Amino acid sequence: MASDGQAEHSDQVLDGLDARLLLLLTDEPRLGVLECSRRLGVARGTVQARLDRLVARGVLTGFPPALDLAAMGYGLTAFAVLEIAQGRRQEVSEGLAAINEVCEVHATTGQGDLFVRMVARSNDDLQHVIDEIVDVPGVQRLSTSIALSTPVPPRVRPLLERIR
Amino acid sequence: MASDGQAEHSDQVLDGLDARLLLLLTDEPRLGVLECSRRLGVARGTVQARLDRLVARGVLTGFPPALDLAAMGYGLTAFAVLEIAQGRRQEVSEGLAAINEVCEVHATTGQGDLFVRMVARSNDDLQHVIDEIVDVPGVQRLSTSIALSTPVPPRVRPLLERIR
DNA sequence: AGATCACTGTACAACCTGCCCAGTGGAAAA
DNA sequence: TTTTCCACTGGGCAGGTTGTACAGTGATCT
Repeated sequence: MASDGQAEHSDQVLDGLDARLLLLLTDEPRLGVLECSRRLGVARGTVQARLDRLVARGVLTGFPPALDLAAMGYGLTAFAVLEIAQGRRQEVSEGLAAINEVCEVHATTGQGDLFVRMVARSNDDLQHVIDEIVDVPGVQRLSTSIALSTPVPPRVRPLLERIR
Repeated sequence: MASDGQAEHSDQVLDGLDARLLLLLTDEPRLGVLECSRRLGVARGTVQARLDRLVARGVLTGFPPALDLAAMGYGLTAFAVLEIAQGRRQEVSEGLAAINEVCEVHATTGQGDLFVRMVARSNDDLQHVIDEIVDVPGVQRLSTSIALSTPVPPRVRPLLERIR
C-alpha cells in the first residue's frame, strides 16, 4: 500500500509523523535517517523529506551539542531582572552580550525591563559577573536570584506529544 | 610527528582542542567525526576519543534537535515569578510540570519563589496558561512578563571561545 | 478525469563508522 | 636516567549509511 498521511493537513505546522519524528530525535538525537525510518515504520525517503521540510519551514533549526554547564565548571546559574534607562535597551543589550557569562537576555513587558540568565563558577565569580552587569552603561537597578534547583528542565516534549 | 596535546591538563575540564571541537559542532552539528577531524587537523581517532571523553565526563550530553517554537505556532514566550505556600515547592513543581506550555521551572533564592518560562500561541492562549498556573494548589501569587524580544538568544559560545 | 502530491520500495556508488593495530614522542614515575 | 604511561598519528577493513534517482500507488484538488 502507499500513503496514509496528509489526511490531516489543515493549517497545522506539524502533523503526527513530524511530531513522532521529532520526539524520536529528541530522545536519541544521533539516530540516522535510516534508523528513524525503521523505528517509525515509514520509508527512508519519507523521513528524509520530512526533515528537509521541517528545516525549510524553520521549525527544526539544527542539532546543537547540548553542554552541561555544571560539568564544565559553571555550577551556578542565576537570573537577574534589570531596570534600564529609557531608550537605552539596544545599548544595554549590547553591553550584556559582551559579557561571556551572560547566556540569555530577554526584553520583557513591565517597566522596560531586561531579563538575564547567567552562569558562574562560584559565588565569587558570580559577584564579578553581577558587577560587570551593573557597570554596563544604562543599567539602573538589578535584582538577582540564584537558581537553587530546576524542577522542570528546559523541555519541548509536552508540546510535541500533544500533537495528533 | 605525534602528540602535541596534554601540555595543558591542569585541572581544566576542557582544553583547547575540546573547545574547538565543541565550537565546530555548535556551528555545524551534523558533521561526522571524520569531517571534524579534517577541519581540526587531527586524526579521526583523536576526535572520537575526545567526544567519548566529553560524554563520559558529562560535559556533552547529546545533540537534541533545536526547535523554533515560534515557527511551531507558539509565538509568545512569557516568564512568571511565583510565590508559593511554604513547604509546597515539590507539589507545586509537579503541578507546573503537568502543564504542557510550561517549558522550564527553576527554584530560586528570594522568598521561596519559582521562576517559570512558558509559551503560548496567542494572548488568549497565554491567559489560559496563566489560569492553569494559578490553579495549581500552593501557588499564592504570580506575576507575569511577556518576552518582547530576545537580544541575546540562549548561547554557550562565549564560554567555549574563552578557553585556550 | 486529470493533475498533483506524498509515500513506498528498490537500487547503486560513495562515503562514513566502529574497530583494530603498530609506531612515536612527551611527561611522569621509578 | 630509564621505564612506564598516555595521547596522538596513520593505516586498514568490514559493514552500514547516505545521497540520489526512479517507477509505482493511492488520495486529494481542480
